[in-house]
Amino acid sequence: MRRHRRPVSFRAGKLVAAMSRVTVKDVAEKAGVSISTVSRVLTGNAPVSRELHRRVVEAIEELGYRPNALARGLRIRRTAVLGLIVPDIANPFFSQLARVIEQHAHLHGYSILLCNSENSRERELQYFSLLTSQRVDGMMVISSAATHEQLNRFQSNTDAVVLALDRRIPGFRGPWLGADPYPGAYEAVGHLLALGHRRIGIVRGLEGTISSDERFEAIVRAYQDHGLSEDPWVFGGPYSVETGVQAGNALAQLPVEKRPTAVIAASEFSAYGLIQSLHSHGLAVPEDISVVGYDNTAFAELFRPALTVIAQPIERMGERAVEKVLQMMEAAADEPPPPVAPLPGTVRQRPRLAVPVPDETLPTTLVVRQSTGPAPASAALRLA
Amino acid sequence: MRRHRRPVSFRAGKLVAAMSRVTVKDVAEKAGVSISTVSRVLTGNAPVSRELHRRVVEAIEELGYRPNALARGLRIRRTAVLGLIVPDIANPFFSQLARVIEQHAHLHGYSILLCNSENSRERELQYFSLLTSQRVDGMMVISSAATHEQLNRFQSNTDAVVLALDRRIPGFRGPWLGADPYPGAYEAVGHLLALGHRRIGIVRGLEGTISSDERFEAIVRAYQDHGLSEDPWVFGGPYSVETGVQAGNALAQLPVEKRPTAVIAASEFSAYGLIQSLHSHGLAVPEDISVVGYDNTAFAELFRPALTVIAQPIERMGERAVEKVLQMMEAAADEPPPPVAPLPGTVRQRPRLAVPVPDETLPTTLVVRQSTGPAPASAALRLA
DNA sequence: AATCTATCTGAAAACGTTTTCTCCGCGAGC
DNA sequence: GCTCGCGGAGAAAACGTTTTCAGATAGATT
Repeated sequence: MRRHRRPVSFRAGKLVAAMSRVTVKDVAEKAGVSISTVSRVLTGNAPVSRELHRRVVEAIEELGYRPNALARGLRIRRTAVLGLIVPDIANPFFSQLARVIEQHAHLHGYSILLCNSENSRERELQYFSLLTSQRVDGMMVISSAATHEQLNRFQSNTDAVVLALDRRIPGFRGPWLGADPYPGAYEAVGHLLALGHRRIGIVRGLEGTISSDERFEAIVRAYQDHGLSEDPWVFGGPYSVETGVQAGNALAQLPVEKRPTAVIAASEFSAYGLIQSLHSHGLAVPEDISVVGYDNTAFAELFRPALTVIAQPIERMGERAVEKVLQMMEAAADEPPPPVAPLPGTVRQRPRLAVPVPDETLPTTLVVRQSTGPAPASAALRLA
Repeated sequence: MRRHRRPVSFRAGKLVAAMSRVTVKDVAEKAGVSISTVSRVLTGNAPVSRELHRRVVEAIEELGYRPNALARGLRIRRTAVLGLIVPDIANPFFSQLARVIEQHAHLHGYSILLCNSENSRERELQYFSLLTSQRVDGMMVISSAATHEQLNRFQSNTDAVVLALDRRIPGFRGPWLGADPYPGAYEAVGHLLALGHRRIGIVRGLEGTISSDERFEAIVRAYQDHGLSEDPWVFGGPYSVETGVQAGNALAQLPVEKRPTAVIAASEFSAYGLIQSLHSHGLAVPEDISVVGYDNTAFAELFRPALTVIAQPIERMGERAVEKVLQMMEAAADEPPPPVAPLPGTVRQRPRLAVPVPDETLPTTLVVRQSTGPAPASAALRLA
């Protein structure tokens, strides 16, 4: 249905103080029209005469009327709210991602319901349920620990579209959007080779978690694709400062001729810990050992030495995330209505969309800063 | 009204896949009861016989029913949602604050609608309007730029309680919760004095913004209360890395006998910039110059040298914020209903609460790390 | 045996919107 | 002189809950 007139907007200055809980009925009374007319002015999807339109707008402003989003949502079955489930909003990667997601959602007229799962599977599922109850139009979930069985089961209970973000959830019935660690890793290895490094170590994340394994494998593959044959020195642990510290300690123990002259850390925090630890062992970065980190949050360039990183495309990722969710919503809206009455007792495994939305991968890149430099002279000599 | 039985909870594992958009009616049908009975099981505020209760719970689980929060909110006039307006969620101070706010809100059964005002007054007011439409039960606003007139006008349009957080809004008709910079500042000056420093400079924030002025005045007062008479060296600018860098440059120009041996920065970022800049001028921290920062986010201890800071009580602040909002909501609920029909055309300046909620101040503290140390020997000598 | 409670249940109203349906008036086309 | 279509307005039905109100059943008390 075409819009006949611009719906009335609620700009800042024009509203005037008034009693609370004003309803469309009050507005109608004040304007001397029916509530239908007020609604038409509000939504703009039916013609209203010039004069009545004016009276309604006036009444709205004088009463400080704010439409009740609950009632509207109930009626039109859409809320213009998106749910975002993140493992830890205090983590700069997620908080920066949340920022751009919020920004783009706002741009499209959507609000964000923020859920911090605190890395708990229990809470993640709880939030999934909550968002379903709140009837959000879409969800973006950066999954902590939920299994795909659980998520799939929950997903079939909701009408919202759901996008797995950043962390892949194998088996999950729904699209995924994230970054491919390989391009950045390939660049990183190339960069280090060009600087004369030949022994390049890796500080990886926990074994067994998907995204951690993926990053590690990408680095190893980059390693091989550059023709390095030797098995790299590897240290593993959670993505934390502590892991980096331990890696540094282990590194310092190694005889200098076996010690990597460069290390790629799969986490920003491990990189910080690593550098600190190396420092405390009298090893300078990048003079003695070069370090490549991950993620490229604002702190990477604040840190001394400023951290060379395999950068995730945070901006692009947030932008694409909301675009993708919106696109999924459109597709879902065009879809034929659900296949009428399912047989009683039948567990309906209806896929959210008839035509499945494809996964989407954004490339990582290398951002060179000061934590990487030429391989130390001794190594360079041996090279020559 | 007493609760007769525990309302049915929606635990993770027990829900089973089913078609979407299940309503209380479907549940009632499946269980062979009326919708009233289902509702009673849901809310738990009326007795339901053992047998019917069982059947209803069973039906709920089999259908994967999730109550519609919109309909419920519409009916009971509460949403269990709190709005949070922050200037920039990517700023670690705000993201850490948001984290603990979300955590405590969740603890009390509330969700958080996140609004990132991007430091824009326009958007802040827009969000205020939005949250009103969404009928959130309460708002916490860390105000960027809105004036109290605007906020007051908007506030009288909402039924939600609203708390000004962190940044004071003079003239705003509503309580404020924030930190008092003085205790931390007093400790900081004392700490520096004990280390032998006598010339202590200040990198302050922009002149004219409330919280910036407050911090500055607190530091100056601490200065005086410790008996320092000389006017401190002062550099001003926005709370940014760049300001710190410029301050460092200015500092480096000073003749050494006039140069402060310690600097207190009113912002974490200024402190980082300052240290970087001093470094680039060949001045070591803390050997040549000690630096005290602000805020105590996670980065402060990651940074090298780890930053001594005047710490804001982030945890406590977030916790108190939601407790206070909840308490305000209770008070508002007990309040006599609004004084009936206001005269037509009357602008009702109704205060949100009959008995105003008092402002609340939490103390800052000093956290000593490595960026502060004994005053350099030359200064110490002159002292002796 | 009749009444009185206490406990439980269901029908229906309400919450504040949007939208369908009906109706009205009016100018255009036959 | 009708009908047709169309711009415009209002009444009323829906959306999915909670809650009030009125009954029903059963056990206890007279």
